Amino acid sequence: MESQDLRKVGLKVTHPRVRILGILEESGGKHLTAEDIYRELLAHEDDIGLATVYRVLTQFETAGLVLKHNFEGGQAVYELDRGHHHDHMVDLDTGKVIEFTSEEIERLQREIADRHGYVIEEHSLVLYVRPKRKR
Amino acid sequence: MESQDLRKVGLKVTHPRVRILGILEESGGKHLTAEDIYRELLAHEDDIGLATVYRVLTQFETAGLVLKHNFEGGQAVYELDRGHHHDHMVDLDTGKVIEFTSEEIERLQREIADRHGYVIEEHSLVLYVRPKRKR
DNA sequence: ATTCTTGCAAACGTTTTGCATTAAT
DNA sequence: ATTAATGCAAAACGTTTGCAAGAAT
Repeated sequence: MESQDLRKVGLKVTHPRVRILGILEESGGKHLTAEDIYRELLAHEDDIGLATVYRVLTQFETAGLVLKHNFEGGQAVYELDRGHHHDHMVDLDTGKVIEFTSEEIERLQREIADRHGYVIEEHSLVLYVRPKRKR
Repeated sequence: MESQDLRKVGLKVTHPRVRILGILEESGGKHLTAEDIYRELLAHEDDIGLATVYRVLTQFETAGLVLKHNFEGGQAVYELDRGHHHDHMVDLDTGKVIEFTSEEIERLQREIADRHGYVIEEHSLVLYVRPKRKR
């Protein structure tokens, strides 16, 4: 029951919030823009404004329910935070987003930050890739 | 002589282009926004429009003279491309940008992309950090 | 003389906000 | 009843564009 997730983070259980959370859950881990979600709502005759979609997504981000990414300059994309940290690879030809993790890279990052007298608060690693030529 | 750099990449040597290139060179590797450059121009009574700054920066990027980064959602920042690839660390308290390189991380990235059947075209690695507590 | 570049103002796409109304507790 | 959330339209933000005027070759 999504209502519990919302209560847990101190947000009132409203129709827009439940629906948006639901759409993110059903998206199968896809990365959605605010507009994607807005259109999905319209398609189901939910009368929810685009401004509300943005407001709710921002609240979800603050609450730690979703992650926001600014891939290529355009729109931000959102995904449910399922707790497993991962980085992203974007296929430049198809726009497909592939998730990956590398404990090795994470370790090196911490090491580098440490060497400069810092602690990592957050990081963003995105590889923009193209399919390797078959041979 | 910056004029040569411009000619070399097929751009007419105009006042705005020379000045903007000059500002980037004098910036000591700092990352500047289009507005930063625009204000710097105004301060020196150069009557160059903000639109021109954007146009010139885009041309410079296309020509491979500058690199453009989209750190946190806000404005894009530009820096001269001095040919040495590097990644960035952003001090969240001061906004200071520190450059670093790690051949080890680069190698791991290529390895991961390869494992998924891809070749890296480009990548973006940014660490958002805070000073380590003194003890 | 020709071609490219500029300045300005207006347009753009994404995201945020003010405010009166409505819904959740 | 109280407090917070919503819809809408308007504003904000960074950036891009159309076009007539000006500068570089």
